[in-house]
Amino acid sequence: MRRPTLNDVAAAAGVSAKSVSRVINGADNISPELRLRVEAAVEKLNYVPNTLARSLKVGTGDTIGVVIDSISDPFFAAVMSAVEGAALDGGLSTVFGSTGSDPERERRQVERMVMQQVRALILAPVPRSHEYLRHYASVLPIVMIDRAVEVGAFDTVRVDDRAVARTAVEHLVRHGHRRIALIGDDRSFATARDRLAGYQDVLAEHGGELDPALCRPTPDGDDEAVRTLNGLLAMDRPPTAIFAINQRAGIRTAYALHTAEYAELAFISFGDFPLSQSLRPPVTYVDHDPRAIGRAATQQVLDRLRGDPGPARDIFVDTTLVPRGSGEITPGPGAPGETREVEVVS
Amino acid sequence: MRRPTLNDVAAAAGVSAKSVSRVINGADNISPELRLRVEAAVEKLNYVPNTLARSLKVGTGDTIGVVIDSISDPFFAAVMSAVEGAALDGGLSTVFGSTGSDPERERRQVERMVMQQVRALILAPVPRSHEYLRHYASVLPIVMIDRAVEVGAFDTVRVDDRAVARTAVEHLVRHGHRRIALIGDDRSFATARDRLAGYQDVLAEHGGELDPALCRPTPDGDDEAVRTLNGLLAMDRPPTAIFAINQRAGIRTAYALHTAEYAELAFISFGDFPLSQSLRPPVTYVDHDPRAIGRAATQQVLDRLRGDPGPARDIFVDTTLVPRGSGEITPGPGAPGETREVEVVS
DNA sequence: TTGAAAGCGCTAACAT
DNA sequence: ATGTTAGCGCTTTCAA
Repeated sequence: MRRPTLNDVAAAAGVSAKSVSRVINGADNISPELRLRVEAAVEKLNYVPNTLARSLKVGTGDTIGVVIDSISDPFFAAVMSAVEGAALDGGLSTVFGSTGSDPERERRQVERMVMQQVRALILAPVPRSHEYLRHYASVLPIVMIDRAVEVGAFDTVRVDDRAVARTAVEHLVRHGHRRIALIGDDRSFATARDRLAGYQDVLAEHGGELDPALCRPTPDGDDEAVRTLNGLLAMDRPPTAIFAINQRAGIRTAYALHTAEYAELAFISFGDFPLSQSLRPPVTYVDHDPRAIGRAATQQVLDRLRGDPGPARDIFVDTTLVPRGSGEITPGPGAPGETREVEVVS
Repeated sequence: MRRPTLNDVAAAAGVSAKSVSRVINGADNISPELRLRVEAAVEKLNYVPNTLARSLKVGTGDTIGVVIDSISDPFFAAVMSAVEGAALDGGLSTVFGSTGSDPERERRQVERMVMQQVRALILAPVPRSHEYLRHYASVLPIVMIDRAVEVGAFDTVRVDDRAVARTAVEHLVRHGHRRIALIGDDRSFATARDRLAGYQDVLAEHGGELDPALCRPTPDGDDEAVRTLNGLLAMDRPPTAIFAINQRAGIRTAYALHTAEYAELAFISFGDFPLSQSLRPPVTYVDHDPRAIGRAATQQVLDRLRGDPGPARDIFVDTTLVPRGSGEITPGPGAPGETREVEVVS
């Protein structure tokens, strides 16, 4: 029941421990005869090397840690998947921990990983002060993803939220919209603030309407999404288009639009989601590309581990707007609020 | 740049290493005066304990490993999320590795985790022989999830696939269907075979039609899903209902049904998916409940770690059928294959 | 209540 | 080409 150790193997093969170590690590200067004896003993005892002991001796582990909101969020799941793949190529394994957006839990997860001697940390920071990370930053590379906190202090991989929001809103303006609702407003997230800023930029430049009542937070569930939509439509002058600035807001807004059969509102989502293409009309989106973020973050980690010094980098990954129908609806002649046949766009 | 060790703290505080160890692990017999001195030194040096060294000495780590197909599969993401939460409650952290359904990669991931001294393993086995796991099973608990291989040799947590498929197909039969297509056929997965068997059971019992041409594999993408659907509808006597026996098949079939505007076919999916509720009609499903599987598997792991001996357990988690519209469509008077207006179900 | 010594499984440095 | 010695950071005896 006790796992055999390298010494057990050495004893069984009648050689020194170091020789076994050499065989296992594929050193070159080994007589074939000895190698065979050792391999036989390994086989016989079912020996499995102990990475912990190895890391302790060598002074460095072979894992990188990733701390995210939740692994069941498709965005972060895709990030993780990309990190795992890229890290594996670099010979590293991946551990993750989720924060549930709780700053205290984030701290505990980070500390746990440092205790586990991760070589580096990729972190989607919960928005609030990250003073405590400074300590750790002196001892291992830390790369922030998705949300920007203390850019300049930490490497950061993200989209240019303001620019992407501009792209989306300009698209709507170009299709004739001037009253555009924004769903997902949350001033406590820098990401959300930047997107809001991009939205306001465009409206200011093109004579759109900067009505604060058009900006709503992310609905807390499907029912609340419907209430939010109804609230917008009950306004004196309802919006003719909706811009959802995060994936959750996008999914719920899509639900509300279809439940209420108000799909004639133009709609763009920041972040694609499953089946967005099967809705009628299919949803126009600007996407994050979580895999690109994961890959870029891992690449940055590997660079740092290879000794790249240099100041903190602020890395932007590309995004694109994918027109699929919902974002190309023009303000109809019928006042918003009237129910009409849902248009089928192939 | 080098991380401070327990000895550094001891030197800084002018006490023995063991005293520092005691403070850190919250031993009870410590003079407050000493405790304060140590805590001050810890603070000053930014000391973080080294879990690796601790594990090496204690002889046992504090992580459990989970090996799954892919973390970007929503099903496994939800499993992981549940495992992580449940493990954290038990004081354990979680590492994962993905196989991409490659048996060789599964082996490597498992071996890597054993090398990392995980306390236990949760594994969604790639279907093929798992002889090699026997070695490991003698040294750490292994719990299989979702797919059953060598039940009786390993603890297994899964749904009763055959029973669940029966439930779904009986639901369709009760609504008048006798020609029911099955999408997701794959004889190399025991899970898929069992679901197929449940489907055949019901058809045999209720005079349904056992036409092999009605059983199709999981489409490889959206386009192929459309081709599959067209193939079914082009049959002499097309089916009046579709049963998709896995989530991927469900998503793609939903896409095909909506793209082709053949939503008048009854449709039940084994496994819910995002936005299934926003489609018209909303999708009836029988669900897996990945979180229940994750929780049950972790519970079983914790039991084994607490020393529960006993023979391998075969644990079934519940499922339910959720009628939402698509599964309650009756065989229409219009022959399938004719295009009609898509019915809007609120 | 505190400390000293020994050793977990492994490998780097130095022999031979 | 192979073995010996020492020690990674920690905790477990066993003493004081």
